[in-house]
Amino acid sequence: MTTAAYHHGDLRATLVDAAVELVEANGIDRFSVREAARGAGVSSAAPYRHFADKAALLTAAAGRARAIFAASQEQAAADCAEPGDRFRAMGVAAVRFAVERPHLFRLVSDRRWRDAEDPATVEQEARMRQAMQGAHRAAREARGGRGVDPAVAMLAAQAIVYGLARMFLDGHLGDEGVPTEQVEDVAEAVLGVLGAGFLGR
Amino acid sequence: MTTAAYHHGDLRATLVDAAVELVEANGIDRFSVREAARGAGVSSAAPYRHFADKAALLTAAAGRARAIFAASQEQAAADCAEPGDRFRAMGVAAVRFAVERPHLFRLVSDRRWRDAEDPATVEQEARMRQAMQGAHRAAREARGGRGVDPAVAMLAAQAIVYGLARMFLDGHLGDEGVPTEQVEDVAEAVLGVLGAGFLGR
DNA sequence: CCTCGATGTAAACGCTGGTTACATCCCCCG
DNA sequence: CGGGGGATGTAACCAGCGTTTACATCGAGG
Repeated sequence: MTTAAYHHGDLRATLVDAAVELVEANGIDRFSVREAARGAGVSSAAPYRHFADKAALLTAAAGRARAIFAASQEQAAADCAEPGDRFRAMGVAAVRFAVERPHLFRLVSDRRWRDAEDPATVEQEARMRQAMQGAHRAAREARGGRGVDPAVAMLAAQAIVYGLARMFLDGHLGDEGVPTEQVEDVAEAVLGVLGAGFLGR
Repeated sequence: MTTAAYHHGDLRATLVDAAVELVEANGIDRFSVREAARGAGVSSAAPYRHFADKAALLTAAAGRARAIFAASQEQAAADCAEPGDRFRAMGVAAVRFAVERPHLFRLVSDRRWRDAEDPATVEQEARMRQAMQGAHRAAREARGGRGVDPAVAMLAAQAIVYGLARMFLDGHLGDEGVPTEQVEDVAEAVLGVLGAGFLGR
């Protein structure tokens, strides 16, 4: 069970780091176990002592990536003094994360690389869900609450954030994409509409 | 230049059909030129008489898939008598398309396989954009119009539809996904919120 | 009818990548 | 200090794919 250091010094973690880096650099489809091994300074077969197969390694990498994403979300929430604006701030941060680290965002938001068995995974997901729900409720209350059904409003809010992020990623915003400087403005505007529409009336 | 029938009888079109089927069945990443050739009942090298490389074939397949998607959108609009409800109907139809034919939807919405040089492509895109804008404007007017900036509202509307579709695809809606019967209800509810929030006040 | 180009075939090349069998190394325990 | 055993290295296998080349075939048009 031990992740201890023998010859290499926690190769498992090193591999996961390398995998995250490689995915961020080249995208998931170009990711290969061999290159991760190379990145960790180790032979092509070594990873198979720590991961059953490529999918397992990618799953672990996705876990690490999700932790990074969650940290950026928490940072965004913490940076926002006004609880009523936290939800929007988190949404903007998510969109910015997607634009700045597109491959990583894809890895994070792909259920293919999710291990539902891992308790750490479910616990972290629960924490993020609670944070989002809390921020959403606060935003609602700050605006006098009571518009549509909260569950539906929550879903709609998630959809608009995720949709905006993916529209940037998938190049649906103009032929040449949107310049990075404008990303935040666009996100602010759209999520502003969200506030006006969803969080009360 | 002729796409006429020699030995086979318009192999080009047959290959495109096979490619669309294969992508729908197996996903883009598992798609191979060889298998498409097999599906068309032809040798592995034959496709290269009609397409420069794999990307060209996939691009053509994406074009065909987009035509299918556009047809389903137009159908949804046509089936909706009330112009003010057309936008929502198109959104629901898009989400349903994504859920029912996920791989095809991914192909459709991936800019990687878009040929900006092809005039048919740009023309079709223009037509779809106009249809969406028209439906959106109608919905606005039906609700007394004049809420937020129309451009931003339009973007938000697109984002929520696309986001909802991708949330289904990427498995963000419950551990086991949402049963197909409920997809339409969820979409209706969320897009209903959209109407309440975005299309006037 | 016969040629010529368009179309399709067979075979091969080079490559990538996952995976396994076996040898080797080095820490830790006795 | 000397094994034992787990961690890693080495080498190879195997499968599939994209693509190219040389050759066969078919059908239109002179």
